[in-house]
Amino acid sequence: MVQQEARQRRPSIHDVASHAGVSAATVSKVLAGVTTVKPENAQRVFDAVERLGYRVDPLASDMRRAKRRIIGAIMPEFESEFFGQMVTELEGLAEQRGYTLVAASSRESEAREKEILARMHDWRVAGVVLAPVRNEHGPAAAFMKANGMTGVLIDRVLSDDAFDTVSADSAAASAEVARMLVGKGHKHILIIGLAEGAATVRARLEGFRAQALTLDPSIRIDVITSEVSVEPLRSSLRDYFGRGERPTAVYSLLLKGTLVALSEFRRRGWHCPNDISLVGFDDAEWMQVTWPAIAAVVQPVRQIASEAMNLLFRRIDGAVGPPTARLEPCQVLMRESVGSPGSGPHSGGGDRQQPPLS
Amino acid sequence: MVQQEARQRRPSIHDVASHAGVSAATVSKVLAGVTTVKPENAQRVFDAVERLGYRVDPLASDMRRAKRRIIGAIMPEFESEFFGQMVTELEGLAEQRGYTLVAASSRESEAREKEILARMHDWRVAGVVLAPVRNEHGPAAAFMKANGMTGVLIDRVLSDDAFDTVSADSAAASAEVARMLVGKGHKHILIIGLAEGAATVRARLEGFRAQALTLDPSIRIDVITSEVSVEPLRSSLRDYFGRGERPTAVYSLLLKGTLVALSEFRRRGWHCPNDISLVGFDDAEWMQVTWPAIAAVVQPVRQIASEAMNLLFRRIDGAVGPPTARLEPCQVLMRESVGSPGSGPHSGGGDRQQPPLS
DNA sequence: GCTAATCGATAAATCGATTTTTCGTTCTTG
DNA sequence: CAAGAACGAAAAATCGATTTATCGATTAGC
Repeated sequence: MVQQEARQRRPSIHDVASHAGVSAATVSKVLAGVTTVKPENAQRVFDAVERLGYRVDPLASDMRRAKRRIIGAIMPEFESEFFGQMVTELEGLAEQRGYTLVAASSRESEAREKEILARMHDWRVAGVVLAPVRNEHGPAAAFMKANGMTGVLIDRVLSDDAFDTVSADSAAASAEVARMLVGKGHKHILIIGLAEGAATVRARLEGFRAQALTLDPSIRIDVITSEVSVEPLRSSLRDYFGRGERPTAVYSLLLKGTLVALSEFRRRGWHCPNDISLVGFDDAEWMQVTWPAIAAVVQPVRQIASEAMNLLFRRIDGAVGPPTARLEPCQVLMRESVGSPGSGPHSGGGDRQQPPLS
Repeated sequence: MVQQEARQRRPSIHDVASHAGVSAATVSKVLAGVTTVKPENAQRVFDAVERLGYRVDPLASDMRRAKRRIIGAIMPEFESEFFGQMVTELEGLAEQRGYTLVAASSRESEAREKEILARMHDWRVAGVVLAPVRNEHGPAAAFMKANGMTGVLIDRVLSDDAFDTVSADSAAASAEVARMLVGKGHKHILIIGLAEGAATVRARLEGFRAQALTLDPSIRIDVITSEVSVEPLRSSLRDYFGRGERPTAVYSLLLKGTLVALSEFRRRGWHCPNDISLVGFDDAEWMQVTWPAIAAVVQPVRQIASEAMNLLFRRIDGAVGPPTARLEPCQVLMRESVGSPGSGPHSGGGDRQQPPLS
């Protein structure tokens, strides 16, 4: 490609047309791969494109079509590995198909979620991948429905009557966690989570409970959830331990819960797995390098992203039929943070503000 | 806003015009806030907008202006907290000004970085926030220069002759780390890093070295860097320890290096800070809940994002003058992973594949 | 009272592509 | 050899806004 001298204005399709001695319509057809153009003219168009360094303006190109080659992605946050990877994957998949991905963070707010969606509707995006803040019944999905937008719901979602959904099979993963913990001999387990994703959280909870009670009906399962943010969860957990409750294992249904649990263990000077075992939903890179390594449920990010995009483009291409609800299998990584109860001394006792360093 | 019945086609400015009994030009002027419109007509326009639920199509609106209200953001990755927060901040700041942010991940590849940039140029973005994979001298910045694009370079960058730059003051932060480590009595310190960000890494290195040698000229500073990816770093580190080298502290110049160091410590059964101290550049949420908590340099993400956007919009609005090079101050969080050398037994010894669990 | 300046609004051009319509050739075919 | 089909390409309409040029109706000024 030869550097164009005038860097002020980029060459338009008309510049190419006049250089090639044909009309703009012909240029458009050649670039679109239409075969009813004389080979000689096609060659002259290619030459002119090369000489001018011409590239199609996607904005102008999208003007005339109803469905623009833009995909919107709305995630609750970008700061976690899970959603970070998700956006990376989605972006790559959109690009492969010649689409541009516009990603936005709802910052865990349903109000913002709806605003972003309205803005994406303004852009007349071809489709939306929405990871809702709460669940599939929020105002964002309703907005999409009311405006006839096409989209796919992922992550904190189980199934919907209007949109395809793709999420991790958290129930199955939780059942596997239950098998492992019960197998290790745990008889008093605490589950912590946020009620945000209603159906999803319930799936994880029930998946665990059903399996655990099947294996050992005498098992005791306590549950601490918080409706809104993570801070109430922290204080509830503190109260719970403060009351003298001593489960031998904790299963956190979300990453931030795992962090809260770890920090509460720290506060009390408890070590995993001697004093208490810990498993968290959602893996992170650091979990395998800390001491102890933290056991975690790994969500199949790539599969979720790829399946979501497949379904989305099928709908964009006009596929009809009832919405599907996909569940992608997770992997459970058992690491050192899980042991058998009673294998080490339970350091019970009071609240040490400053944990010992050795 | 009243729900429109026909959800097929959204109302255009002409629909509003005919409903209000005026021309499309008048509608455009009213919505742009031009005052030379009879109040009565303006009111009728507002009424029609309300009744039809009309919203401006940003694509069509941008067609006629040279600078479109789109900002491009290119990050090396989305998976880390740092870049995740960065994108969130940039998105919010762009939105505040009525711009749409299109973010893309270069996935640590300079080739991809340039491709993305070319695509953003196709979109005729008003400006670009580029966090280069290597440094300010890469092909991406050259492309921006050659095509007269306006942009700001951030993060792995010190200063440039064409673009404003904003980054963390890593030299000052590294000097502070040096003060703290030397203050604790460390006399043999290992620094690990990637040479990717040439100037930035050198700044961190020299910032540390200069300060450390000033405080204690007899101090020994070893440096292990890898040119390309993180895996060679891991093996170099393994070799280094395998040769019997026993620094009392490690300073990692990047997050992934901190993870590599931790995993090597694990492999050898060394604990922080008894066996070795550790400080890392770049903080992460988990670092304060693990045991021990990991000392880290916190980068001022919000300040970098906000300053970058300020500079960018100043240029978009036509500001001229030589490019500026901003350095935003970091915060150093000393945590339990740093202690004094010799305060605990150095567990020296060989390579234990399986670290002891208690 | 007639021309000139002012005001408000409309018609038309524009942005850069795509798509439909029209048109001029060449090739068939009766 | 003339009428019609087939082909290739140009002209024109379109997408939905913004901006410039134009125009008619008041108002001002002399």
